[in-house]
Amino acid sequence: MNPRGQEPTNPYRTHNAGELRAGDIGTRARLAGWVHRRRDHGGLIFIDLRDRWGLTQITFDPAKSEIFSSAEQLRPEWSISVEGEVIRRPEGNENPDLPTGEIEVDAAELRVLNTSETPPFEIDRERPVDEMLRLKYRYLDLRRQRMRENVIFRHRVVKHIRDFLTERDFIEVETPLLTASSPEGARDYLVPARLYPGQFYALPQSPQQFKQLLMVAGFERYFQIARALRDEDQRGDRQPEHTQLDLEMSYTTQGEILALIEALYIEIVENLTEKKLLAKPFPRLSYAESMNRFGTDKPDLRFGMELKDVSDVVKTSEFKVFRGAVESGGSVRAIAVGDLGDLSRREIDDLTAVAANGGARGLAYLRVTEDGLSSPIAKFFSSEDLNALRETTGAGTGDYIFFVADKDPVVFESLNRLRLHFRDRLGLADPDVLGLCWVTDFPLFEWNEDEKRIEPMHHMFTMPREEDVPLLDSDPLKVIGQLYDLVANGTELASGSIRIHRPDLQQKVFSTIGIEPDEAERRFGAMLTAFRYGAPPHGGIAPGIDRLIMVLRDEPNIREVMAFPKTQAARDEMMNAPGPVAEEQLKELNISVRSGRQSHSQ
RNA sequence: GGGGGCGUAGUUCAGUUGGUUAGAACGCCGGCCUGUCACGCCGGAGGCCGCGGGUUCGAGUCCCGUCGCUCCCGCCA
Repeated sequence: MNPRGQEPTNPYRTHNAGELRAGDIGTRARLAGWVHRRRDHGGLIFIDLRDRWGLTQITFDPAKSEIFSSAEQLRPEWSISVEGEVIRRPEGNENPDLPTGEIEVDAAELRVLNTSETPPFEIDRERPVDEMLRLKYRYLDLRRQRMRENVIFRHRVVKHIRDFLTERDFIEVETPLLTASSPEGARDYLVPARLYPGQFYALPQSPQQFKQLLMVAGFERYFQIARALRDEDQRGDRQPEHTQLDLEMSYTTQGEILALIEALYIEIVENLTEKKLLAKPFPRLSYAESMNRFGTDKPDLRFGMELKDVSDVVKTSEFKVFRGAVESGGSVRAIAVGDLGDLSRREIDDLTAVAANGGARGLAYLRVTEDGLSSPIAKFFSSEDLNALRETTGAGTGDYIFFVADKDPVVFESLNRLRLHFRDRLGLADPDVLGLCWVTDFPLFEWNEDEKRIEPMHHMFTMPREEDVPLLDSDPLKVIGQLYDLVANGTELASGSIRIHRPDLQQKVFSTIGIEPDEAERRFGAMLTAFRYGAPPHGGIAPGIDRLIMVLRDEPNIREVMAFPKTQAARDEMMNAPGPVAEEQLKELNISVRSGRQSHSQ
């Protein structure tokens, strides 16, 4: 095959629609594709022929009467093949916006390969279209520039990942789609097992156990572009199935994994995008530092407005709300915000609502004026305290200082939401910049207040920091795990850890979170047994591919970077899935359907 | 499971205080046009105003219900 196009004997095309240039003038070319646009001048017809690679203008000359009359019939999205001489466009008629804009093909032969009905939406322009219509006719939506570019870009990123890792001695191994129910917290998608009435396979939430077993198996460096499936409700960045780069290494360290992934991401950004990196190497923040400075473990580093702890200043004040929060073990923290002008009562209420979404019961504020600090709460503070507040928060004249007083998690979440609100409202973050950073040293466990028990923060195979192992017995919530997240502009892009490789330590972690030995044996027997056969130290990471593409392409929604996504209600409107199946099939599977909604096909 | 937004021509939208014949742009169809590239000009067709009920002399508009799409919370390591 000719790398520039097709074999010379290909009946449809000799070239693609994006490659002809001035250097091809005088040669004969055959192109195939869709009628993108038609400009019929009566005595002269222009067709923009479109394929995956681009657009080429075809001209039809009325002197060639029989082909001209067929050209008059052409309509958008007809599939055609055209042969003719590549000619230079007349002086002054070049199109500088088109790579092929210096030339055109003077049609000598026209074959209509297939006609087309009028599409339900216009393929040739980028105006918004109702998403259900796009999903129902996804094959037409994918013809449009935005989706075509996203799908092709995604391929290039994945290809880069495969090359990068292959060069470094990684091998790609496929792991099963039909497997056992996972230890992860999400609801499984289940598949009935015909040969075992009443039993089910589960679709994997991640290949976690398999990749660790591949380390026990001695492959040392594994990766997979893997599908992960979770039966949970959708979000703008969550789909029932998503793709992750699943990666695992033996005899490795956290530092080595971070360096590897950092190098990969820098290459992807610098080679495949126009984005600028905020910092290189990526900043590294501990979980505690990230929470203290930004109120979140997914910080957007592209702008400041960091949280300031003013607990020490206000704990002796007359303001009971502040003093009480500190006295009961919480804190009072603040952010300073400029460029807001004079906020109306209504605007303050709106900001209070933003903070309330994070759990705050109120939002106090001070305004820095020429004469000092003005606020409904200023009277509770001495002038020294007011000065200290202004200095601690770094607020300048005209700035507002917003305070949240509560338990730390509420303070953090509320101020984080306010900070992101101001980011969007004031345009503080440069959309062309990628603020990639690592967040490390997460607690191994967290307290689940609803279920009154300890849960793993990441997953239950994470290695504690060596010096913290004794704390597993005495104070497990203090244990720091060898855990790390890659974050970009406030979005988590990857999450990984060094794993436990010794059965005794794994068993101890299981019992810390309340999994008794017999349950552990039943659910993770293969892993625990495998670890008894000289399992090597190992660790890995799982970057999400969809979210990466979203961030790199500035897409607001995960569906825009997937060829065939589902709706928010987890339906495939094109294939009409899920749907009922034949009674025969159910019978074979020993399944009887009690009730429930019938398919609502339309 | 809960909350917000949306649903009007093929598409994207407008539609006043509830008022008699529901509009625009693009697309589509027909005609004219030999250098356009979002071609241009002229003409035309096209509407279960998501669906069901209610209020009213009268409903695209108000009320109730319902369905669908979407965003968020819960949920999701």
